[in-house]
Formats: sequence, structure tokens, C-alpha cells
Amino acid sequence: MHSKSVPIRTRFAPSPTGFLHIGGARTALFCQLAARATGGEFVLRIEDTDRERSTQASVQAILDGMAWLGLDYDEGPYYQSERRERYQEAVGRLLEAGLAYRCYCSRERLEGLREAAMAAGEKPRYDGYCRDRSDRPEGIEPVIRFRNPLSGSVAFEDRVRGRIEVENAELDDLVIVRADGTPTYNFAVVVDDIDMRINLVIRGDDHINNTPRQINIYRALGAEPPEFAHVPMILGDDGQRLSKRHGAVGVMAWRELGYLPDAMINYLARLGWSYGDQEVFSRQELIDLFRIEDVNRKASRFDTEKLKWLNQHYLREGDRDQALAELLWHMEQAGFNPASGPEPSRLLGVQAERFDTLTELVEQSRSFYQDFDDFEPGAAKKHLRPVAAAALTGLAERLAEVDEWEPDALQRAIQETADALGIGFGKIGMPLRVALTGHGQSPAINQTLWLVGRERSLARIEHALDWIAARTAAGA
RNA sequence: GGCGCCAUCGUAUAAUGGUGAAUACAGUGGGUUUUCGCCCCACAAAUCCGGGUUCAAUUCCUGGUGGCGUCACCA
Repeated sequence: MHSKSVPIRTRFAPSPTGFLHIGGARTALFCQLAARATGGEFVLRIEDTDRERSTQASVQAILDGMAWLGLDYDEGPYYQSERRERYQEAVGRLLEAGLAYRCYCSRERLEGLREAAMAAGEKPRYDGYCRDRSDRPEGIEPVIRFRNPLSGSVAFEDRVRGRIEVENAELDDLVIVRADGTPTYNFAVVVDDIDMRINLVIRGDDHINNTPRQINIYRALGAEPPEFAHVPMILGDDGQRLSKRHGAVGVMAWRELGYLPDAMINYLARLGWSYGDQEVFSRQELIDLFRIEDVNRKASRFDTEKLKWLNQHYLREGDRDQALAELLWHMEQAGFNPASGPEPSRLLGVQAERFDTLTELVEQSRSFYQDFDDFEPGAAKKHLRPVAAAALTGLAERLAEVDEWEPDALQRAIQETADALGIGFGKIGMPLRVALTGHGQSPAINQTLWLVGRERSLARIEHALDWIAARTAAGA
């Protein structure tokens, strides 16, 4: 157990321009774990200052994704769009103190500047044209820029990267308020994190380069910067940045693919973070063992194979209620009526070890809930042959007498039938399997019988016998 | 291009200034089995390259290479 004296307050601050991304989910998880480990709080804040791109649907998608994963927060969600006065107040202070200034440069001029710099092989940056300007041109809505220090450097101790230092000369005067009066990201985060008393900022390492300028803004605002921890990115299995091209990048897409929230959380936690060689962690263990400084510095690849393995583990040994709830959801998606077949918990008990995902499990359980019309050709040809007719007939008679339709009794019935006929278990098992499910793969045959149920089993055996008879008659 | 970050089996992670460099997933080969699967056993697989410090470097330093990130009135 790692105890930290100061409770940590973290925040997850997604911008609502899409669904909850896998990388974002992991960042949120790390934030939650870091906070909970110290008895601190995990805050959710929606960064919707860009009104052009933010949508309510995205906000909902992010909330849904977090809810599904069980990433509950202690405060929020706060919306930046509802905090305009706070930003205005802060800008006012900066303006008054001469730490920010209005810039009337046209986009054209800035564009020209950028091109010229690029052409000269230099870093494109604002040249400070309006930095010391005192007049106020009419008819132009100015943006407000932060007056970044010209000399010296900014350094900070990143909790996962170690010391990072950048020269102020590398930083230019960034825009903190747009012409329309809305704050830009780098300004809004700082104001928010100060107001929300965030003392550990955990975010993707694509923000490392923003940190020095944000620290300058903290100081300009007279606030002590928080601690920072930049976690590495999650790449696709090809080592490239995750994008739609990689298929499922949204968390909820993985639900549809049949994965469990706990498996996803475990996988994500273990991607970039480790505790010795341990692979499986309960939520509580995660909270107890997680330390942000144990997070790796290297970008990692998303490995579906390992997720599958964990998913099966949780399907079999994880939280029963969660697995059942997801199973029901998938059955509904697949159009099954749970009442028309075995109890879902029985299904799960028998099928969990046979599949990695719930989608496969459900798809392969169809015959327990719905009747089928045709046998899978290959399986029928191979196993529903005339020689199987005697076995099936004998079995039907024996099964009709079974008092309790449960695995052990069914197993005995099959064994006795095989013994009576003097044939091996295999000779009777496969024809029965095909008769019951229409194809050649299913749980252990007594379990299959159990799941299909008495009525259906007997009817299907009859049906198979008819099929064999027809085949024989056709001279096959 | 400037700046910044990163570098151990295919993947994710361990470990250590001295080891046979470990574990898991995936892979391969067997075994068990009434199908698939589960399970069991075994095998294969890595310290990016160069220089330095050192008795000893995968580990510390430095150069290179490669990868990634970032250079907006996006976040």
C-alpha cells in the first residue's frame, strides 16, 4: 500500500468532438486511480470552448463510455462553456497587469509570417508585432495574446518523465482569447485547473509541449503550477497513431465486439503500467497498487490478442453480474428472447470458457434459443449417416425416460445407451451434437442436451432421424 | 526543419554495474479429451548501432540511427 499524505485531485478533460477514445479512457482511468489511491477526488470537465466542433452528442458519448467502463467521477461534469465569466475575469487581470495584450494582426499577415518562417527553415512563431502597440485600430476585433517571458527557461519535474526544461525563447505569444471572446485551450485549462484546485495533471504526452507555456500562465496569474504527469500514447497494432483506420478506437465499439468493462479496464491499466509481473488486477488492487511514477515512458501498442485473453478470464472468473448484464445486452442485440431458452447464467456457466468474446458466445448459442431449419452441410454429411440412426433412436428412447434433465443424469443416459449398443461414446456424441445444434461444435454433449432442453432435444433428434431417412431413401 | 519525448523477445511488461536477461499474450510442437474450447507439458524468441567510464555496461555518460509528438483564433 502506498500512502501519500496529500490527497490528489485529478481531472479528466476531454473535448466533446467524438466518442470516448481508448487512449482517453486510459488517461481517465489513471486519473481516477491516482486520486482514489490518496483519498482525493477525480473531476470530470468537458472542454468545449471550441463551439464549432463540440457537440452534445459527443458529450453524451463520452459520458456513456465512462459509465460503461465504470469510470465514475467525484465531481462534475463541469463545462467550460459555462465558465466564461471566469476566463474574462482572468484575462482582465492579465491585461491590467500588462501580462497580456490585444493583437490586431490579420490572419493574412499571420499566414504570411508562417510561410516566410517555414521557407526560411525556421520555427513559425508570432513576431510580437502588437506586443507593445498602444493604439487601438477601429473596426477590428482583436485577439488577446499572452505576453510570454522572452528570456530564461521553464522547467518542471514530470512525475513520469522526470525533469523537462524548455527555453522561453522557444515559446511565442500565444493567443489566449479568440476574436469572438472565447478562451483558447491553453488558457482555459490553466484557469480551470486553478479554480478546481487540481494538483496533479495527468494527460497524454502530446501535451508535453504545452506545459511550459501553461506554467508561464499559472505564474502570470499568480498561482502555483500543479504537478504534471504525461503518459505515453497508445498506438495501433502497426505502431501508428490510433485512428479510424485501426477499426475500433472508441470504447463503446469494444462493447459491441463482446468485451467486458472489467477486462478493458484491466487491459488498459496494464498497458503502460505494471506491478512486477502481475497481469490480473481487481479494481481495488488497481487503486491500492497504482502509482503514477510506475507508468512507462514508451508508447505502447494496442494488442487485441491479449485483450481477448483477459476478456475470457473475466468471462469465466470475473464479476458474475457484470458478465450477465453484458450477456443479456448482447442477446438482445442478436435478437434472442432469453425466455425461449436456458437461463442466461447457465449459458454463461457452460459457454464462457469456450469463447473470448460475448459476441462469439452469443452467436454460437443461437440453437439454444431459436430453432434452425438446416443442418450445416459438412457436419450433416459426416455425422448424420444411416449408421447413426440406431444410436439416435436408442438415445431418444432412453432420453424420454430421464427424470431429471440435468447434466449428470444426461451423461449417464448417453453412456448407458452407448454401452447397450456396444458403441463408443464418440459414435453417438457427434451425431447427437449435429442433431441438436445443426453443426459440429458445441459444449460437452451432455451440457448441450441440458441447454437445449428436453422438448427441443427430443424433437430435434426426431428431425435428424427423418433427415437421415430421407437421405437414405434418396440413395445417398 | 526547430523544439521535445522515447528505445529489452512479434506484443505488453520484469530484472540487474557481474544472471542461463524473467513473466504473460501471441506463435510452434506434443499430451488430455465425445467436437470446439478449456487444461497440462515443452520449444522458440529480445537488451537499436558506435564510442566512453569501469575489472565488468542491457543498466551510467556521449554521439548516431530510428520512432513518435508538437510547432493554430484545435484540444
